[in-house]
Amino acid sequence: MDQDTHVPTIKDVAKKANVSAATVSRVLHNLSGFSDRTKRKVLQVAEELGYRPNAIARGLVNKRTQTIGVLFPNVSGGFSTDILHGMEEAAHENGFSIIVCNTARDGERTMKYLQVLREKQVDGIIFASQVIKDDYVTELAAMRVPVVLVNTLASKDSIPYVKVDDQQAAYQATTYLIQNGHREIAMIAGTLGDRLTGLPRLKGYRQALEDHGIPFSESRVAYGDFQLEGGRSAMEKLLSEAPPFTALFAASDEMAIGAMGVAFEGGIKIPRDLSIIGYDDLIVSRMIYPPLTTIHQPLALMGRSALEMLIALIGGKQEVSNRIVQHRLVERGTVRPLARD
Amino acid sequence: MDQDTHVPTIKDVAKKANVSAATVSRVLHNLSGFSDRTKRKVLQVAEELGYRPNAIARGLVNKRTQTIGVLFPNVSGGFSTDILHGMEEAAHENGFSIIVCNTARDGERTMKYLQVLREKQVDGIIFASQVIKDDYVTELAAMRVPVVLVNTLASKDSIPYVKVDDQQAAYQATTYLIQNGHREIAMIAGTLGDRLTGLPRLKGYRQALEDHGIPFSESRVAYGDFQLEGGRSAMEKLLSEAPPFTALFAASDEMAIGAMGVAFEGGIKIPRDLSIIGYDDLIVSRMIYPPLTTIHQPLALMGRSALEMLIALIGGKQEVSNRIVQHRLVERGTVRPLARD
DNA sequence: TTGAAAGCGCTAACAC
DNA sequence: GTGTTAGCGCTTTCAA
Repeated sequence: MDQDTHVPTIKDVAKKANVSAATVSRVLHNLSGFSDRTKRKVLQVAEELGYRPNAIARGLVNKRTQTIGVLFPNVSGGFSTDILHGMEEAAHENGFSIIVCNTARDGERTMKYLQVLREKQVDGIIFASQVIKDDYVTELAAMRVPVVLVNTLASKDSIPYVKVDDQQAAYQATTYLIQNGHREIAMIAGTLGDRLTGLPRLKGYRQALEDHGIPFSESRVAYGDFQLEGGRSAMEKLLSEAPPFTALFAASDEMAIGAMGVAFEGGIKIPRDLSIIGYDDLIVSRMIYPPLTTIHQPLALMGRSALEMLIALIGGKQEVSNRIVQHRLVERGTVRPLARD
Repeated sequence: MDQDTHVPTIKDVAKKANVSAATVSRVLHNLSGFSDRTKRKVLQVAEELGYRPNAIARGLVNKRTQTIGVLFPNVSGGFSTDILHGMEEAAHENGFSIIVCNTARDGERTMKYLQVLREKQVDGIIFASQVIKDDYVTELAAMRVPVVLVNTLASKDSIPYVKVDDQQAAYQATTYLIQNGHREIAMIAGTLGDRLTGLPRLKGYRQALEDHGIPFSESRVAYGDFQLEGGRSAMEKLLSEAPPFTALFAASDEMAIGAMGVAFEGGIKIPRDLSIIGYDDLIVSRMIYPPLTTIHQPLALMGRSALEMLIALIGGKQEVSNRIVQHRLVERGTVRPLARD
């Protein structure tokens, strides 16, 4: 019905305003070199015609798309979501758009996405909390666009990142439990193979135990995948197989929440019978009951930071420094001091 | 250092393979009209050079970007997240990319996004759970791209949508409470002004009460914004101002969870002292304790559906029919039958 | 079976 | 101040 009416281009504006396309372009970009009169005329005609520049055409000539690709291991889950939120905000402020990709922790899928992003000529890429395989690095290099990592590291530290100091944070979480009188402390760690965020947290836990003269016992550690379900099964395992424990450190809030559910179902009261500390501080963590004591990561801020680093890189900055953001322990309702014997 | 090496274009491939760019294009698209020998040659050279087609250039020619824009009122929050997940999945399967936009329920911001999406020549747009203002409709019309709605409606039903029957679902939720012996039932409704998902749920609640001979009392209704914080304040208001109630229907799981937190803090045990039923069935809802009894909406499926409808429309389909997806009540741990007097 | 040429909508020299 | 020209990388007639 109105399919016939044609979408106005810069030429249409030029013609109707009796100027050249170049002049229209100048006016629209507020460059120098046109009289006030032409400016008004052009603007008015553009308005009349309902003209909107075509970013695709523009992108073709200046090789910039103002678009960046972001890869997450799982878009659902409060974790990715909070980070995405910060990124989206920063992107919008800086005139960029974000293409989201859900890699589902799958290598092939990730490669596929990387190719799509390459073809779409994104100006830069962000990887969030994902193990960076060598394949990716190769593809990334071929793309010749800047890359920033959130909450993860590349093998040789070769890609700029923003993250917290996982090991130290885990150390602090564990120490907090110890200071509250706990000595029998279990842990639900992240994916076993994950040396980047999984391992450091485990190390921090272990180190804290050792520094306080508490023997580390492998049997008190169960492995999850950072997600709710993983937390649940890990907790079930601990409850049935591990030596008794009075406190638990979960390497993610989702796992902590999953574990809490299992505990409650088993009639274990938190924090009366068991103290739990999480890791992340998702929005939901303060909303559940009892509200979760946890290590706060400024997720939205991390997303924002990463995006800003990336934009700086895109803008020609040669190097940006990695950013270790501050975590902090937030005391809420899931840890109780143990009376000393 | 390697900034000089130039990114290979179709011409480079053509030259090196001793054919024309046209032929390369044909081979790459598997069109007819080339010998097997050229095909092999072209493919091999393309591989050698590490050639990747430029989707921007292609988009300029065929006016298709294989990209769609999705607008959410808030990207964080389990709700949008679950929908996005379904969309992302379907998009990926169909060779589309998704640009996410967080409108923050702000009209101006939404318009701004719409303009960006227009300039970026997205092939279609999805609005998720947002009131559709007339401004948007105008802009959308000017964009000449198909639009699909998830969990919302446009004023004159003029835009295809996928959603559940809110009123009926709310009716069912409320009836369930009544069937469990509750007669003093409060509600935390959605945004007051929102006639699209807010109002129908309120109506369903009200209708259920009336159909069972229970007088509706405005004082037992508080309004939230579908989010956690809104649920908290609404609950505080109900607790302090409303006549006593034994059951609560919250128009979103987030609000239900927020309300549960407030209840617990006030020493109110759920479901012993108060029964709660939510609406959405977020992933987290089954993980908290007690697990939330709620109205299940197939969020990921709805996202997927919407995306598939949109792709059909983009593909030239003239019309798609609206889709009312099935909700269902899932009984978990937050509602208890009230002993009859 | 293949190539030449035009053009998608825009920008960026380079003229005048 | 402003227009002309060329060209970004690709697809698509139209000829050959």
